[in-house]
Amino acid sequence: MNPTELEKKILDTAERLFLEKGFNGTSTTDIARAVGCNQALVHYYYRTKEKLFSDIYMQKIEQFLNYANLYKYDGDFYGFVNQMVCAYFDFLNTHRQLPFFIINELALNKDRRCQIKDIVVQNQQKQEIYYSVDKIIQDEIKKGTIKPIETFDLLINCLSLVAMTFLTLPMVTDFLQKTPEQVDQYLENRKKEIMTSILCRLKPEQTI
Amino acid sequence: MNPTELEKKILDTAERLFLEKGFNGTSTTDIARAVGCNQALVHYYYRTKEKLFSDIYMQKIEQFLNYANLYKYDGDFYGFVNQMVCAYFDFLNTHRQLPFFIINELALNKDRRCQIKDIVVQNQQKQEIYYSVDKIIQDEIKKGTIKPIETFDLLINCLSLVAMTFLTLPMVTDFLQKTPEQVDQYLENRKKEIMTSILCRLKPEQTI
DNA sequence: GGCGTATTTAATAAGTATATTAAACAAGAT
DNA sequence: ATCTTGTTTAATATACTTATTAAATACGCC
Repeated sequence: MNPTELEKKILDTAERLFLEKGFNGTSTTDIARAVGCNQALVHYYYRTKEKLFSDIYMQKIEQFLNYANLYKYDGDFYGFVNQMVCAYFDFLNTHRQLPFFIINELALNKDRRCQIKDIVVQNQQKQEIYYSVDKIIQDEIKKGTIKPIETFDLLINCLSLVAMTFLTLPMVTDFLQKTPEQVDQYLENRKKEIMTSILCRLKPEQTI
Repeated sequence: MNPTELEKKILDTAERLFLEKGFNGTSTTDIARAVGCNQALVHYYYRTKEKLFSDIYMQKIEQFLNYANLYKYDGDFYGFVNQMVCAYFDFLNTHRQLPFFIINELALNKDRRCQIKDIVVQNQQKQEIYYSVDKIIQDEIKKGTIKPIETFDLLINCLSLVAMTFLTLPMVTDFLQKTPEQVDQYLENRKKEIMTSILCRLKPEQTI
């Protein structure tokens, strides 16, 4: 095997196993076995399991956050929301284990919460995005094009509906014994329903 | 200590630790230490860690499912939905770790999914509840009192919004450094917002 | 070919986890 | 007082975990 090729393979395999089984559920021996190399090699390249996991976790958090990029706002608020939510849904659809992976570790590990806090809260760029979205929303509310809502609530609503779709997907798949095609169909339906729900929440009532 | 009192104390302590740290994150030694007894005693009463966990997990699943009891339907559909969702929210508010506990284990452990499947899917009583709710909803849709929606989608929407509130609560608390009072306030707000969202999804548009 | 460096492995230390066993202990019955 | 039964502990077997170390291997370079 090409030198340093194993280093990459260890990282990829670790990522796959950690996503599947979490930190506690995956041993460096498991990783080595899956790679087909000696267990010491995992430590040679990454020194500790914690460091290996941490590298992967941070990268996944970044990936998760960075996807929340601001799309161009051309004045069509409903198109804007639709675009953002669909993009996020499609992104998570290609990374189905991501919501669980992130929540799992944050819920189980208080240290990790502290570690992540600064990245999330004190991220200048994210704050700016939040404030621009906030401004857009509050403007639309003033204009009367959408019903009053807190920006934070809207974001949490969207996150809840989208993320929970993928958090519960293993149950939906296994319990209802869906084929891969049926799963895709189910996800398409959910995406539509989520958009409907969010838009209903925003659309002002027609005055008679 | 009163004989057999320890048996109960082990169960309670195990429940607390499993809820906090999950199956993998809790050892029988941890449990014994927290109880203040010998580690062998845990095995004396429950034989294996798996059996101990399984007993607790099943009981929690039951608790989670059983709370979905049918409230009397007196024809006021919005009151009906409001009552159901609020009851569930309040229930989870007194069992904040429950959603994570359940999802965590179902996501990590395929065996557990199989184990649970029959309880959830082939539960006669739950099926009857599902069908009565389905009937009520489809009737209301025909009457035009609510917008068309799949029963399954409505349930998943409610579950997503309510459960995700508690799945993300540790992050909200830690990241935004909320005091217990502020957390309660936040939860009250979320409950209102969730009700608003769901009712908006259901209310038919006013025709001009 | 031989040297130096990076990669990989075997061996192992040190610790922890689950589970069992046998012995100690407690308390009521005879 | 001893026997019985249930409870609790100490000791331990077995296996597995993380991490380190020293030796083996591979590879480029002189």
